Amino acid sequence: MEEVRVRFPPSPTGYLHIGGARTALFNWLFAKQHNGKLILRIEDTDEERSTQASIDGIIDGLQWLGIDWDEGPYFQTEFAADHIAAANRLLAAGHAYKCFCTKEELEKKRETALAEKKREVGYDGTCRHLSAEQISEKEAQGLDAVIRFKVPERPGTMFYDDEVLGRIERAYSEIEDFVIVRSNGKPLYLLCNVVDDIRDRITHIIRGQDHMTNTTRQVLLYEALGAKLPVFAHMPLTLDLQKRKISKRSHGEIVAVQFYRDRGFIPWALCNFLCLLGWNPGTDQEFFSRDELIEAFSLSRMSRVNSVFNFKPGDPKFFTDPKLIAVNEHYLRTMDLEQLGALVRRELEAEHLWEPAYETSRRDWFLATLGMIRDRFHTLKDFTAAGRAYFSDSYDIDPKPLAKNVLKFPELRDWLPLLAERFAALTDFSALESERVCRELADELAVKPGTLINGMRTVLTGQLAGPSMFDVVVALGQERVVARLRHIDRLFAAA
RNA sequence: GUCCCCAUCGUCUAGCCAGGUCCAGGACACCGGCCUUUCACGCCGGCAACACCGGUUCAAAUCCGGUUGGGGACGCCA
Repeated sequence: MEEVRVRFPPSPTGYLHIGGARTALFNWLFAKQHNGKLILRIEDTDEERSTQASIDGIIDGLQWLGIDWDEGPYFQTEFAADHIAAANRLLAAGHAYKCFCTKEELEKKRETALAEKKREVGYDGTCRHLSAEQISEKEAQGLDAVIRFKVPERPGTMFYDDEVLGRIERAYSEIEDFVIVRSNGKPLYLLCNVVDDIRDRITHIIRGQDHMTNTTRQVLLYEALGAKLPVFAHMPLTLDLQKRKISKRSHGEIVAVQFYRDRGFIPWALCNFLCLLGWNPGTDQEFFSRDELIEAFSLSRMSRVNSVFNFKPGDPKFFTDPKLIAVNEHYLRTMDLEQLGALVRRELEAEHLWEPAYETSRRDWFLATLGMIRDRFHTLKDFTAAGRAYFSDSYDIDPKPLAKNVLKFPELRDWLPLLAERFAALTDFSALESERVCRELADELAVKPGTLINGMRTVLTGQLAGPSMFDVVVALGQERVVARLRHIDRLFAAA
């Protein structure tokens, strides 16, 4: 059986965005499932807009997501000779012709058509029937020419069978003669893309529905070049809440893959979320391991309906799609602790809070602590923010619980140091013992244990809420707990 | 405007191709409850949709037609 070969061909004119990442993901899944190959091809023929920063961003983004490729990255500009050769072949075979109409002339025609008939028009075919004589005459005048593809003059419609949409038909008469080579001799996307796909022996082209009109034209190109047609699969698009196509340009960082890395998302959580946008397994399963997803994936279960990426700029709760946050939370609290540990390590390192002992003598403590605090977290960033007090003595006290749990009870200024001494005296610093001592003291002072406990939590962790207090106390360790409870004057002094 | 694609809860979607088991199922979000010295997690429950009109049929979310609505494309961009 023929080897499955798919490709991801981004144009390096901006960072990798989630729509592109989803396209890459689907191609990757398809390749993996069929033991095929994924080819990464950078389509950099737009010299004015292509940048090295974009190339790096795209590659970084794919690597972070865990989407690996088998060949490439190839750069389209390196194959310029192939593209030109193909154009010349089409010209020689009568499948294309030189067109001397200038941009200005065409622009003018478009404007007039729009004004008079209130409609857009395609190319009118002015140069399509130029005689050899006329052509050499114009060339002798030194006129610039583009090369246009000569759409076959046939009645009826052309068609291709789309793996997700079914048969797509379009009347030949609706397809205008499109440009394949610029007047400066540089071939255009429509041609380059096909030539590269033929050379790379691409068997399946999985891309967005926004390419559908390109596909109809490219199918004609395959035919003219005498190449076998690959299978096409057009995926639904991802839109914003206003139903506009999402783009880096109009939506900013929120659609950039980079944003999710910087905000502490787990790469696979993003993949898992993205694959559910426009595809579903036909069961209620929503969380997939890498291997499960590779096995479950299929083009036939791809949706034909565009999906909305649900976020509301300015709303902290909806800073990105809440479902994406939920998926991330799911992985955060269910994933293997060692794997989580590796991700958290990077966060700690970035904040200079990482200690090598977390990998050796304190490894068990480290993983157990992560297991204890992760239930309340949303992203990896929380480990160094809300969870900072577990890894550092330098942490902020949230003003809200400070007022509510500490400052509201001035007596705590004496009580907590008192508790510190009781803790210091313990030889068995366990959850059970520390709780006993704490309740004992509350009893003696005739206050509710909650007053002591909540004050303690705020002082020890800086947070309003957290895991069971006496588990926290054990995780923090006797020394830290005692020290933090002893020195609370500064909290009251500041207030 | 022309061509192409699409139409189920606020969002992601199942069901549609092979009509009845669907007064439409799951998830997120939201609301309520349980649990809890806190807050989460977890568990239980609730709110909430077949765009509209017509046709076919004993029977339509499902098939057909139309309307409306949405999206995409219409570059010497990719």
